[in-house]
Order: sequence, then structure tokens, then C-alpha cells
Amino acid sequence: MTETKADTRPDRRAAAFARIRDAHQTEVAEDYVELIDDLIAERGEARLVDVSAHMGVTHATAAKIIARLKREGLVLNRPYRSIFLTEDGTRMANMARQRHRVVFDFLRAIGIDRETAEADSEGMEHHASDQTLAAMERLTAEILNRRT
Amino acid sequence: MTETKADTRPDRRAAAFARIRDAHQTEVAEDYVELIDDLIAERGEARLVDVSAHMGVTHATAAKIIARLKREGLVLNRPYRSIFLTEDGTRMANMARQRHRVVFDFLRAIGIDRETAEADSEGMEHHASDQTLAAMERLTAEILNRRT
DNA sequence: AAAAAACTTTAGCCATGGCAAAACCTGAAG
DNA sequence: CTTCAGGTTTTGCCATGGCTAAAGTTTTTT
Repeated sequence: MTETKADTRPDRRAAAFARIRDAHQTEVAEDYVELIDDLIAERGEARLVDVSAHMGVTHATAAKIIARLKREGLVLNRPYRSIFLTEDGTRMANMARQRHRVVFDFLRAIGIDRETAEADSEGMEHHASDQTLAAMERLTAEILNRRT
Repeated sequence: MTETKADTRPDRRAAAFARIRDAHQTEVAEDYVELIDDLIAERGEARLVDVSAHMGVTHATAAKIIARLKREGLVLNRPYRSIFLTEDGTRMANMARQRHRVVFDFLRAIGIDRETAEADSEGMEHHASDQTLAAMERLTAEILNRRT
């Protein structure tokens, strides 16, 4: 039970992990609604087939996830018909896309190649706080300006 | 089936998400081995109780996860005794800690407060590629130098 | 050495997100 | 107007990571 001076304080750390676990819960939802929104914008409708192809999962998996989104009021659809977003879903999609953009642009600004920036931002966007996003935006602008 | 010019190419995006799902699989392992390593360093041993307290989960959950780590050869322990890391586990802990540091330092350098940097880096470290980590390190040094 | 406290393990439950395979609609071609 | 290809849904299966509650060991206290 030796009292240490290091930062192994249960409370702080535990809280951080709890936040991360919560984030995980919404991550999937965000990714799906963002994709659905993109699909609707680009081709007028979102089909299960396309969703599963883009997410890289089987249709069964996509169907299950969409059922959850529906249950949670983010998505609407009638059997065998294409998928729509509710207002909440649209809002979530927009916020997710914006965060995604900020992180992606930042990574590009600091010299990360397109592919990698795409992959990294996809993973990181969900874990960046507003504070961090703001800082990234600021930095991105700064870097791009300096280049002029 | 209208062919679009936008970047909704299944393959690229699907691959990115696949990578993220893989990352998720190792995230938990990394967080646990890092914590176990810290505990051993700081108090000489890692007990289930401490692990669960720091991760903010019940001991049952921690026990289950540690059983998986054991199965995967990252951790060693005898019933009712404390927990050790294998070589692999130690290696993973060190790599995780290093990535964590890089992200944390970077966030601090761009002005994020300690608490937030702690939380954000905990979530982001798992999704930053080597390329991004290298860029963060470079930027951190740059920022700190400019301040001198 | 017995009793109490502290810790670990186990059992059983739940939701999520994977999968494969089968059953089921819908809409185009014939 | 029937067929059949292509989507969609459903059904079961698995692992993970949560939880509570109960049972089993150590360790400490009395």
C-alpha cells in the first residue's frame, strides 16, 4: 500500500476510460449515419447493400446495426425500402462530418498523406474534444497561412 | 447505380473501417497491459482490485479481460496471486506508453489543458499511425523550440 | 486458531457487432 | 405474367466487454 507520487489515481483515470467507453457506443452510430447521409447526397438513396459494402461488413451485420439506429430514432425505413435519416440522425451526421473534416484537414496540413489521413481521422475524430478540435482548426489555419 | 465522381469508393473506405475495427480489438489489451506495467512499476505488483479500480470496471469484468490477455500470452498469473506481464505484454505496454506520451505531449504543446489532453490522448493514441505520430513529435518539438 | 475482512474466481445475465446460411420480397427480363 | 437475379430480412452462432451475485481463497485481526 505504499503511497506513490505518480499519477495512478484511480478516479481520474477511471473517468477517462469511462468516457472512452461511452464514446465507443456512439462511434458506430456516427459512422453509419455519416455514411448514410453521404450516400443519400451522392446517389439519392441509401441502400443496405451500399452501406454494408462501404463499411466493409456483411449485410446481416449492417442490417442489425441499422435496426439499432432505428430503435434509437436516428434512422427511418420501411421493409425492403431504402434508408433515411431522422432529424436527429441528420444532425448527428453533420456534426460527425464536421469533426471528421477538422481532423482530416489538420492531418493533411501537417503533411500526412491522403490515405493515412483518411484512415487516422476516421479513428481519431471520435476521441477529440471540442477543445482539441478548436486547437486543430487554429493550427491548420496557421500552417496554411505561413505557407503563403 | 449512377456512377458518382465523389469519394464513396467502397474499397478504400471499407479498408479504413476494417483497420479501425482491428484497432478496437487491441485497444483494450493495450490499455490493460499499460496499466499493469504502471502498477508493477509503482507499487511492485498488480492486483486485480487495483486494475479494476483504475479502469473503472468491476473486478468481474477485469478478471474476464485478464483471462483473455492470459490466453493471448500477454499476461501471466497464478490463481489468487498477482499479475505479471510476459515479454510480449511488456513490449506492448512500452509501445503503447510511448505512443500515449507522444500524443499527450503534442496536445499539451498545442495548448490543451492537462485533464483534456489526458482524456483525448487516451482515446486517440490507438488510432494514430506511425506517420501521424512522427509528425506530432516533430510539431511538438517545433512549437516548444519556437517558444524559447 | 477462529473469525472477519479483503480479494479472486465463477456463474449467469445483457447488448453489441461480427459471421454464414436460409428464407423472403421486389423488380426487371424474358 | 412468370421467372429469376438481386436486395433484404431473419435466424443462429461466436467473442467481447459490461454487470450482479455467490462461492471460494488468502490474509489479517482478534
